Formats: sequence, C-alpha cells, structure tokens
Amino acid sequence: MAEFQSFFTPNKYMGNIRVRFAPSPTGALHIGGVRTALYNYLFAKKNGGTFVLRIEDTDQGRYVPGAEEYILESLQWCGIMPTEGQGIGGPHAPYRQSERKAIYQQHALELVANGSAYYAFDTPEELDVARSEAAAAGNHNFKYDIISRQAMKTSLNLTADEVQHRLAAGEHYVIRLKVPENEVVTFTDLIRGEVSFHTSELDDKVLMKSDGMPTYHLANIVDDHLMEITHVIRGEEWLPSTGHHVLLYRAFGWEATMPQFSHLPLILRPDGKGKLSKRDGAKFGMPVFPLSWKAEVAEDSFEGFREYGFLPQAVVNFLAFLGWNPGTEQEIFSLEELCEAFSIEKISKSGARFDYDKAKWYNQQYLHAASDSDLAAQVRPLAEAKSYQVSDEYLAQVCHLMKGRSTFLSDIVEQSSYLFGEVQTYDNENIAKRWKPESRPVFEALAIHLQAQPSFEAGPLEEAVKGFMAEKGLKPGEVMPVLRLSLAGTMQGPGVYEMMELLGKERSIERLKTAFGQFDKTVGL
RNA sequence: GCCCCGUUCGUCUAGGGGUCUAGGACGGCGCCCUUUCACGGCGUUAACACGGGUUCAAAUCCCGUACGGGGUACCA
Repeated sequence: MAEFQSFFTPNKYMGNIRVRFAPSPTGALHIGGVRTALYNYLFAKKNGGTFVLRIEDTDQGRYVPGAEEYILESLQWCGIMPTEGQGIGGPHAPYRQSERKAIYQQHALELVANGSAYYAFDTPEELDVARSEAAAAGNHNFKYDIISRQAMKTSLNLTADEVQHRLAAGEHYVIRLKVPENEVVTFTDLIRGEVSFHTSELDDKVLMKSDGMPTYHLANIVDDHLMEITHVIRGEEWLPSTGHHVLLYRAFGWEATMPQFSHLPLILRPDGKGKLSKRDGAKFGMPVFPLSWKAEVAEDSFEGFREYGFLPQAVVNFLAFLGWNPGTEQEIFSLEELCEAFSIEKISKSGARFDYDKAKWYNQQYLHAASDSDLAAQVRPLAEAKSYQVSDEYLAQVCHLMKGRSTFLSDIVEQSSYLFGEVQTYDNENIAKRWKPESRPVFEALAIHLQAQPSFEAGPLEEAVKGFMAEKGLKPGEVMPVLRLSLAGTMQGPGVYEMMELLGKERSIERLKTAFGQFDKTVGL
C-alpha cells in the first residue's frame, strides 16, 4: 500500500493549480466569505498555484456600489491578495462577469444548438401560477423539470416557426438546461468523497435570464473553464447545485478538464441555530465582517474586526482553524506557516460554530507577541482620535506596559488615559479604604525620598521604596496601593515602578502631591 | 414535503480497526506567582447521538433511527 502513496501527494498539481474566489458584490464581504478566500489562498500558495479573484455581479438588482472595493480592501487587510483577477489584472480579463455577457450568451446558444438547453417563454407570473396550482393539487414539490416542461411554453414543445416568431417579436425568454432523463450524476468532493444525485431530482435550471444576464450556474461553469480553474473551493451551500454543474461540464464537452470540487463546512451561529449571518453580529455583540461597512440604513451597517481592534494575523489564524486543523498541537500559525501546513484533506466536514471567545484569545496572543514599536504604529490613529499627543517612543512604552493586559488594540489606549494625561478620576472607594489620617506625613516623606533618587528607573525605584518601607516599618500593602492610586487613580494597570519610570520623576512626584490633597478631601480630612 | 451533507468534552478539534483508562486548545473552576489588574505556571472539569450489524477486536467500516445543517428563485 505504502508504495502507491507517492501518487497521491498533495503536490501532484504543483505549478498548475488555479483556484478562484468569486464573491458577488451585494454588500460587505461576510467573514465566511473571507474564510473561503483564505482557504483558496492557502491552497494556491501551498501548491505554487494562482489565486484568481472574479466578481460575480450577474444580478443587477442586487449590485451594491462600493462592495467590490470592500472585497479588495478586506483581502488586502488580511494579507491574502489574489495574484490575478479583478482589480489586479491577468490573462483572462475581464474578471467582472457583467463585462463578459457576450461570452455567456454565445455559450448558452451553443447548448441550445447541441440540444442540452432550450428556450422557455413562461413568465415569472405564469410560473407562480403553475406553482400554486400544483400546491393546491397537493404537490408541494413543483419544479421545472422533465415532467412539467412538457406542459410549458418551450422550444421543445413549440414548433420551430413558433419559436422563431416569438424570438423575432422580442418576446421575453430564458434559456434552461435540459436535464437528461433517468441518470445518476456522480462526482468526487475532495472533502466529502463521492456525492451523487439522480437527474429526476434536478430541475431545469435557468442558464440565461430574460435580461440577457447569465445565472450563477452558467457563468461559473463557463468562467471556471475559460479561466482554467483546477479546483473549486466554495461553501457547502453550493453542494446541492453541483449536480447541475457537472451536467453543464458534460453538455459543453468539458468533463475531462472539470475542476475538482471541495465544499467547505458552513460557519454556524454561536448558538448553533443555522449559518452565521450578517445580522448575528449585532445579536451576539461581535463582529462578523472583516471591516466596518456603512450603509444608508443603520440596520445594514456593520462594525468590522479591524475596527473592534483585532489584528489581521489573529483573524486569519482564527479563521483558518474554524473548520481546518493541521493535526498537530500547534495553535499559533503565521500566514506563512499556514501556507506550508494547509491541505484540503484536513478540512472537517461538519459545520463550525463561530467561537468568539477563541477569536479574542487569538487576538490576545498576537497582541502579546507583537513588538512595541509595531503596536505603537497601529495604535497611533487610536491615540490621535483621543487627542493624545506623545512621541513614538513614549507610545511604544505605553504599548509595552499595556499589551500584556489587553485583548484588543483599542484596550491599549482605552484603559490608560492616565499615561497620556493627568488622572481624570480616582477610585474613591479604594481610597477611603487605604488613606488614613496618619497617612499624609508618611507619604510626604516617601515623596521626598523619591525626589532624592539619582535614578528613576524601575529597578532602582523598587529598591528605594523597599528601603523606605523597611526603615519605617511599613508593609507593602500599606504603601503600594496608595502609590498606585496616586499615579493612576485606579487599582488596575501596569506595575507601579514601571509607571513611575515612564512618567518620569517630575510628573510622578507632581501626581503624588496632587493626589495626597485629593485623598484628604475624599475621606473628609 | 423532497433532495443533499453532517453528528467525539459547553465550543473548535486530534483520532483514519487494536498504542483510547479518547489527546490538545478556548471557556469554566481551583491553586501558585503578584499585597493592583492582567500575563504566566500548575491542576481540574467535560465527549465518541442511539440501535443493529461486520470483526478475535470499532470512536474508527456498513445499515437504520434520531437530531442538526444546507438546498429547493429568471439570488449568489
């Protein structure tokens, strides 16, 4: 057995792999879409292949301006830019389906000519009627198929003259796939194995709509073939229509070069009730889009991972593990490591719930591991939004002190106002507990002691304070909390000595003096 | 309804007939570190949906049931 394995190594397509990510620009790109793009990217990189971006804008009614830019910006942010396609260029341009209309028209006609497709003149209204009549008769399973099409107005039933006449008269029509009778369509899904459908279950899908645009089914087959796509990696919601797609490859005579299919498990809501949808973000208080999206109505506007304060590397790592696992115990993977470790065979079959706690954990891990200067650069805009004016070096120092206790980028500036300006509010409850009538002279003596220190670095400061406590017979619990309250106003935050070093001697002493007076007032002295 | 896909700790998962008294991570809980909040360290909690087969042996293979999800548009 072992000797045959070499034939099945993942690199058998080395150099020839071509995959595509084909979103439709109907709004912001959902996080599930980002994961699909990521898996396509990883598969391409792993195998030295090409990652193509194609825009599937065949539904004119659902087109949303700005969506295409949003898609590109999202992929860019995640660091998984396509190597060919819309917005990038390449040998198979145009990559926007609305600009390839003539190609689909021509291919649809080819199918009509070879008997694989036919004209249908029924209006949507007529179909609605047919559907409700069938339902009234107890058939809730109406579909436009081999049985029902016999009663429809199609080029299969009408005379050639009649069809020509209707066409010439400019009557609206669609072109439908003529699903063959009594066959079993089988294909091998790289994730799920063999999947088959009986043609009696498949309806005669519309290929060309009456507005002259192709449906997804036609456009995706034609483009994947023309663009020489070798592997189709897409969401599980496409699995049921793959039977039609195989039929189309067959009808065109392209079966020999049909791509390999892989249907990814869906990303489910945190409560497991259905697939994650755009509204679930607001519902569960978490982002479900990579970047924020502003729409006309508030209901269609969403906050993104980026704006929540997530690092793209963390989002990518988190997403990669939602439905895939390398089989080792390593959890943290850079994009490069993911490219190296990725394989389709390791993608799981069942849907994965969106685990926001895990997403936060990943972010924390990346935040902690990031360099201070790198973080400072990313925090800069957030600091400026709060009108904090500090040098790069100072900001990096703040990051150094805060990153260990932050989950989001924004936490670094949200919980450290006292490092950028004066203390705004004091934790009076804790002050009342720690500030005694006899405290003031003690702490004033400590301030004088600190003032006299030659070095204001954390290490020497600790020595100095400890020396002071030993001399006065004070316990750390009597001194440190008050010091912290004086410097930060709160009981939370970085180490006291580190804070003093950052603030510097002058500001630190100043704060102590201000605080002592404040504390007296607080406890009513 | 019909068709398709799925089902291991609360969650993400490892596992591809014996090495499983089922491993890791998140979360929860506890302890240590620290007289701040965290980080970190250590420990703990908790799962093979059910029923039949096949086999000397099944979480792993087959069938059925239940449950979950997806699809069922001139949307993608």
